Amino acid sequence: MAGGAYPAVPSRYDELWSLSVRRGFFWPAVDLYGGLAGFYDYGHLGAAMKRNWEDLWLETFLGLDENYQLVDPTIALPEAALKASGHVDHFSDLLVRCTKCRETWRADHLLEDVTHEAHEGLTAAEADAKIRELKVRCPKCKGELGPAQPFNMMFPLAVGPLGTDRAYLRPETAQGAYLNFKREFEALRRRLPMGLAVIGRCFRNEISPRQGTYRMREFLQAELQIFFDPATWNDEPQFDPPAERSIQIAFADEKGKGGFASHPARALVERGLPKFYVHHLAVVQDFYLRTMAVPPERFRFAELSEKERAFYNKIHFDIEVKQDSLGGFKEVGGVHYRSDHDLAAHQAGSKERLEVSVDGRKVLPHVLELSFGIDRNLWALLDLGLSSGERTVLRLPPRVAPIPAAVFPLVSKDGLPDRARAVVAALRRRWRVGYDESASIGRRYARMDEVGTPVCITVDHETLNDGAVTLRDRDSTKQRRVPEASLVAALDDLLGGIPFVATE
RNA sequence: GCGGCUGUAGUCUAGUGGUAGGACAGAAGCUUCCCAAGCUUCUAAUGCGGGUCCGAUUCCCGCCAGCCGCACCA
Repeated sequence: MAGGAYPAVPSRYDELWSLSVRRGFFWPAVDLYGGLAGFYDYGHLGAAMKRNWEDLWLETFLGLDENYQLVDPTIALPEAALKASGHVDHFSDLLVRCTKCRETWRADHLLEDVTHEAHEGLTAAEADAKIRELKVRCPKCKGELGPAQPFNMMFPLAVGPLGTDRAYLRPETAQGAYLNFKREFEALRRRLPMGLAVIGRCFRNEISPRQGTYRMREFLQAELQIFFDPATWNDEPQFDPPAERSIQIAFADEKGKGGFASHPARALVERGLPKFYVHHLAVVQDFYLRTMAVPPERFRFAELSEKERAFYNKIHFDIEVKQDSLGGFKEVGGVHYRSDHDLAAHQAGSKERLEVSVDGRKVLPHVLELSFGIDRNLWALLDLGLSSGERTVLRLPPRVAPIPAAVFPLVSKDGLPDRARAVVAALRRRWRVGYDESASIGRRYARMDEVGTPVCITVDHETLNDGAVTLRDRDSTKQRRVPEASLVAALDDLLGGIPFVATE
């Protein structure tokens, strides 16, 4: 993991990797064989943390409406569906390589530089013809350019014995929700708004995967696609944004400065953002500031300029968290108003009618997409939580911590281990609690601090007499005495967000 | 994908053309009545494949992986 000759990498990045590998959060996949760039495996702590994050996410976003549901669509998608969605054409670039200096260029960019016109959607042969016609040469060395080769960011699949059915691994989970819209609209008894959430793996053949779990070739998304009637949704009182709530935003022209400003929800609506959109910005902001306990100065929405965002996204703000290991605010998700682009595309592509009837009107629902990169969110939480100094402590939100609690006998004799094991057995019915009797009590606390366990429970000699145990708080190291009978309630409180109270 | 740099136990590292030393972590034991204490013992490494050489972890080539810069990021 050493950073070579350039010390520009924040050492926090190396620290985070080291901790992650050492303790079992994640590491390069298949590293037994040298690894495969852009692919990572989650170890036991990472997998547990991921599940916890997903649980909280589902609780939060499915909790918004009883008509929001989790679905689990396939990862392999046939070419026809991805053709309709635009991925086959737009997710693909024609590359040309200089025969002299081997530099690769995007064919459409080279042509655009010469003609100042857009050249999207050319075939390889057309691009070659244009390049010859305009006598385009390598911008770097003036060498002759080789033939244009299509490069698609999607991983192709050869389906069937002859591999004749063209398909791809999905580049985003969203398509699965759109493809299931019609079925679910019937199954959920034809009500709008309807939300379809998907949590799952996606694949993009990134040219240069880097920065840990920030740019991966296989990654996890959690997305909620909200289908709604554009004619009425802004009138629904339930989607009024909380008027006095402030939303932390960096608009497109100011995000480069690295900061943001707080805007009252009302001001954003006056500025022209739809009410339902502002409402969901507030929901997402709460998820980060409250549920994930992100410090306010490290959270913002960053607006994408018209040039940066996809043409079908009418409004697009990235969700960003400021991470020292990655050098500043980095995208962990997005809030996209995609209009009717997706359903219209699949309606055209499949020839199936996707319009629905609302009060006698034909409506092609619009989509608001709340999209989250799970790996990026987990990395961000590790980045924010990690403090290394005298003590290495991972200050994860209690409910995200992979090991919610651990039980120790103060010493490993005098019957304390047996008693401690009994406490563990009782708690394991509810939580995956740890147990450790090796080395000194201080070392055991330190081990748990390092993986973010919010509370440790110690059984000592007094316990044998009075049935009380010591709770020890990760962040303050302070302690409190609790009767064994109240342990479950005490843990419920702590994991539910009620602050630790120490006795003296 | 291009260029530069790098690759030694789980982690962080030292070092050498004659098969590697430490720290931390880990295991076992002793000790230990609340914060990485101490003592003893132990486990454990030169990314992969070629080449040069009597001999390669060291030198050379290729691959893989990582870091930085560029490009890319519908």
